[in-house]
Amino acid sequence: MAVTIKDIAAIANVSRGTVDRALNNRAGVNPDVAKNILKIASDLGYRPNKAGKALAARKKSTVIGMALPSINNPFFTDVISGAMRAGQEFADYGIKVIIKEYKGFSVQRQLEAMEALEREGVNAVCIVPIDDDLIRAKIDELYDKNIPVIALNSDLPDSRRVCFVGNDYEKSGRTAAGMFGLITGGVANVLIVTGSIKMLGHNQRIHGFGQLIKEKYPGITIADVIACDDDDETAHKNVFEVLTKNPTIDSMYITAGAQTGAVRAVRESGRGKSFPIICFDDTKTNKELLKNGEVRAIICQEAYRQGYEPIKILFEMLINARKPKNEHIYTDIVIKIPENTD
Amino acid sequence: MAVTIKDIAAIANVSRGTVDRALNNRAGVNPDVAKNILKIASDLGYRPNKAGKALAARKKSTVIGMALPSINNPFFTDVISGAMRAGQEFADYGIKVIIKEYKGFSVQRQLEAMEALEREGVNAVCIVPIDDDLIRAKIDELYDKNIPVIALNSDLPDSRRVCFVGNDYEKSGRTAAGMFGLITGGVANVLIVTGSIKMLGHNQRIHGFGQLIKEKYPGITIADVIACDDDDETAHKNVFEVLTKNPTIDSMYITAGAQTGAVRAVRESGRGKSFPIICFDDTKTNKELLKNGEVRAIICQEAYRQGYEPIKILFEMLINARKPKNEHIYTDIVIKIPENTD
DNA sequence: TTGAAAGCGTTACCAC
DNA sequence: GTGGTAACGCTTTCAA
Repeated sequence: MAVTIKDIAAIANVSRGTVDRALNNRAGVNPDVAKNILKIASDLGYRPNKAGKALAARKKSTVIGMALPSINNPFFTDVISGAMRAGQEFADYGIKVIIKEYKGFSVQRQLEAMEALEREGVNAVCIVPIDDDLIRAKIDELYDKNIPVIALNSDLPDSRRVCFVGNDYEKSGRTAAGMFGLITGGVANVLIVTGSIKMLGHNQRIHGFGQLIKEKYPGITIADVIACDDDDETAHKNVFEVLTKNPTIDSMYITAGAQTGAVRAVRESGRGKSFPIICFDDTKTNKELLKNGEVRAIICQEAYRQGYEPIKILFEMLINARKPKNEHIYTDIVIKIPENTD
Repeated sequence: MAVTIKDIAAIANVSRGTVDRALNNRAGVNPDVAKNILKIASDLGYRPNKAGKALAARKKSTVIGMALPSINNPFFTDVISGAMRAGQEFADYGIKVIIKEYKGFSVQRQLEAMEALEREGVNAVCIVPIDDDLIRAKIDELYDKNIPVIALNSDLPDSRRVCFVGNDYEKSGRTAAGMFGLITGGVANVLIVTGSIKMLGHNQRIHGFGQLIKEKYPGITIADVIACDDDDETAHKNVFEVLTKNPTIDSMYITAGAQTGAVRAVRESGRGKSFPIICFDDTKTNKELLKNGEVRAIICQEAYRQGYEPIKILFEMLINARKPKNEHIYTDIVIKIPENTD
């Protein structure tokens, strides 16, 4: 039978209340008594019971807020599913999840969303942090107010966020290059289409890709890198132009959104099906492009888990007072081809 | 605030004990009273609180037994990790997991393992069922004794197992073929190495592979199918023989164990690195073959989750009385190439 | 600084 | 067939 607070109280000759206070570093315990209790607890290998904690925690409500730039961004559909699922699973243990959606990657809107959550009295926050000092400052401010923040999908290392849940973009770029090598037999002249050269994640995907072909597939050359701001029209226009100008381009690597526009440009430029394309994230439209053969493979990043895991971690922190073991929780890099896609 | 048993008791003008009996279909409740209670509960949208249930369940211990043919079979390493992890996570909610390991796919040994678990008084069982009527009968017998059984990794449809957690082998065969098509450019003469033609999963992997190349890659032909009983020596010998006899074979598809032996035969037959090989499961040795370039891709089946998920499902059944929504819980078909492998 | 007791939601046991 | 009560492990409040 596992050790309980009662057992410790009996051995230490104090009440359960005192043991609770000592174990949770609450104020108002004689230091000597506290030390003794802590020693007994550790000797006996005491592990607090989650069900008991959860039941007691139910009296006060604990709220986790998640702010997402998910409006008009299909990537976040699965993130939201994951977060909502976690919310349901942990509802009985006293936690509630609220999701605040906003549009686009704007520091201002992200700050507003965080402040709105704060006003609603959340006990913890999850965000997709923009690399900006105002965001950093806000995270640190919440930290001081005892509101832990988790970064998902994109990290913000020099802040006091508890941890990061998401992909290693460098590695996903390498994986894309690995697939490229396999598909092209190691010989290609590739056009890289990226979102913005200001986005760290996009750049890492390009860098990882470049590194790997240098090491392993020297026969693959990069014809050009063009940005398209995740906008389909821009992508279509720019890609079409470059493809027309440069007939030696025989394949494409898309690191960000606007896949539909870029792919349409390939089609209209007269390139046939023997024009390998690899892109990221298994959104609905990307899966369609994969299914109809216009895209050869998609590299995905477990979006669902990026919603589920942060909630689970915060639940453990808030209810069970357990910090995550690792500061980086990397989601898997998942390769999708038509045959393993629904 | 959520609805509790107490609320229902107050409205129905009965005691909490009676509500509990009615909600859990226990004996000794006036049918009319029970009907009324059930109606109130459903009207109010009552959902039992897991933490409360768990705490109450702690008084009696609930044990889940898992029997695995894991001795000398590296595939099950991750399955065991998953099951043990789930065991830790749910320990506080009153469940305990015991794993019984045995060696090889033998009906006799599997029956013995199940009976041993039964003797230890388990409340539920997870197995990798062999397709045999004795096993079927045992599962049904346990069902009658109110001991639910979950099939993992391999299904046994005509039995009373609660559900199946594992891969769709047909689909993983198709996925292997899809990768084969991408890697070979759709032209190859492939040697298929399988474990046993009596193993349903192995055959499905062959069948799915065959179907897909027929539909999508008619330029791929199957040179031969040889069995090797998951034994490295046998695989080495047979593969070497066939490769020597048939110089047109230019690639290999391994559906089962004994990858090391088969790959060694390829090496010794003088085929170089331009001899694509695809196999299954990310065991330690397979990952090494992948890393050193002898295998191009591995198709995996989330072994960890095949251990974790059955325990989670049984926990929900035993503690929270919630059946799984689906009879088939398919784990993802995961493609590993060197770049997305640790 | 500490103890005693009530309470979180559910279940089990003992009376009636 | 039903009610009352104690119990699971933990937290919190009130009183001392």
